[in-house]
Amino acid sequence: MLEDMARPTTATHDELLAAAARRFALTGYKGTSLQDIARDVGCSKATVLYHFASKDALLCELMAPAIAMLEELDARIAAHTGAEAQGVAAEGFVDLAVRFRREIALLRGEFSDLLQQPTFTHIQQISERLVAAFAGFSDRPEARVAALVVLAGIAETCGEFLDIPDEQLRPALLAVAYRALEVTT
Amino acid sequence: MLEDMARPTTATHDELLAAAARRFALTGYKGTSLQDIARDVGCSKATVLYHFASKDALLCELMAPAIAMLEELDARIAAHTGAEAQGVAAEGFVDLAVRFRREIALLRGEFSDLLQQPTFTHIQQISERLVAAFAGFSDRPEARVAALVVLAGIAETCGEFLDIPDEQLRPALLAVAYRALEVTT
DNA sequence: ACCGGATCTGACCGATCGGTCAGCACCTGA
DNA sequence: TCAGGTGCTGACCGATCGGTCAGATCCGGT
Repeated sequence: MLEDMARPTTATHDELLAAAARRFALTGYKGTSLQDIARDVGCSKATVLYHFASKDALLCELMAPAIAMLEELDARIAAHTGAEAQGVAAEGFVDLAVRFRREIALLRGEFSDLLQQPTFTHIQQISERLVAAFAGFSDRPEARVAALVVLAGIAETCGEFLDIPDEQLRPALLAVAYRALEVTT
Repeated sequence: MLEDMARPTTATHDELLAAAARRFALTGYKGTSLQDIARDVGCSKATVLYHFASKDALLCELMAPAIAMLEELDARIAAHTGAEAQGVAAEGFVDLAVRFRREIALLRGEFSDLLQQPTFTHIQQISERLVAAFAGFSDRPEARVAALVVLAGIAETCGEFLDIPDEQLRPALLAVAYRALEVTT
């Protein structure tokens, strides 16, 4: 409780965060310059680096809520086994994908690159456990392929439907996930 | 027949093409410099630009075969209707994804950016028709969501299984595609 | 012996990248 | 009135980007 509430976080800070989220989602992390973000907000590039220690730090602060939810999902999956864990993973990931559409969209393709960063290394392990849960903890290549298709497909898709309301996107994603993951023996 | 056969295309040219494919797939288009490609082959950056007019031209030559197959698939889909077209699209796209795993993987996230390029604009229309065929030409958002999840999921996944042989990956992808696209009414 | 084309290179270009820094304007409490 | 912190900026830095260019090297034909 010593950091989220009661922090002033000037308006500019939040504006920069929002502008960065928009830009990163549109043109990717590497494809967005600090100049772009500054121009959107109407301040100088130096101001961006006054509010955030570095471009990486800006990304980290942007992803923090999504990562927190991902870690919580990971813990919840670990508390279940078998098909139960599969259901928890599917529902939880769809929730996460819908809620953090923009944040996930900005990982487009740069996912593996950005994970190299020491701050994000443990995310890789979490996503591996997610794939395993989606695959129903099966080693069969068909199950792992299906798991990755659904996982990547949902992550990639939710960013494309920024206009559809959550309560409509969520059941549509869940339906296709359950259909695709239905394991054939 | 005046271009593909009987062209010497020096060994360096092909090496550069192969190295670029590898690099682009690993670190993306924007994330790969001409220096990187030159270093892999063991020549100078100037040599890369001797064999290819520009970095864009290198990408175009790299994608040409995949684009040709995509255009042929588009024509084949147009020759069918309804569920028949859906099957043709699924089988055709899986074939394309498996065959051109590396080329598709390099589009990771930069897909929308690279499509801005005038050379690739018509690809956008083709992919829209592909989504429509996958959705069984339905306007229902559930169908369109499912279509995009499968399309994006396959495209994203095939690049992750560079080690699995085609004859094993193909049926696995097809199975999950048919399962996911099974339209409920 | 000479030439012309193909292949390749180092040096260089302007632009842009992420990041630093000294200092300016403003507000507030003493 | 003034000291000090906050928010912000223009000027600048080294590195790297894609791309250009003059020239070195090699090689087959005449």
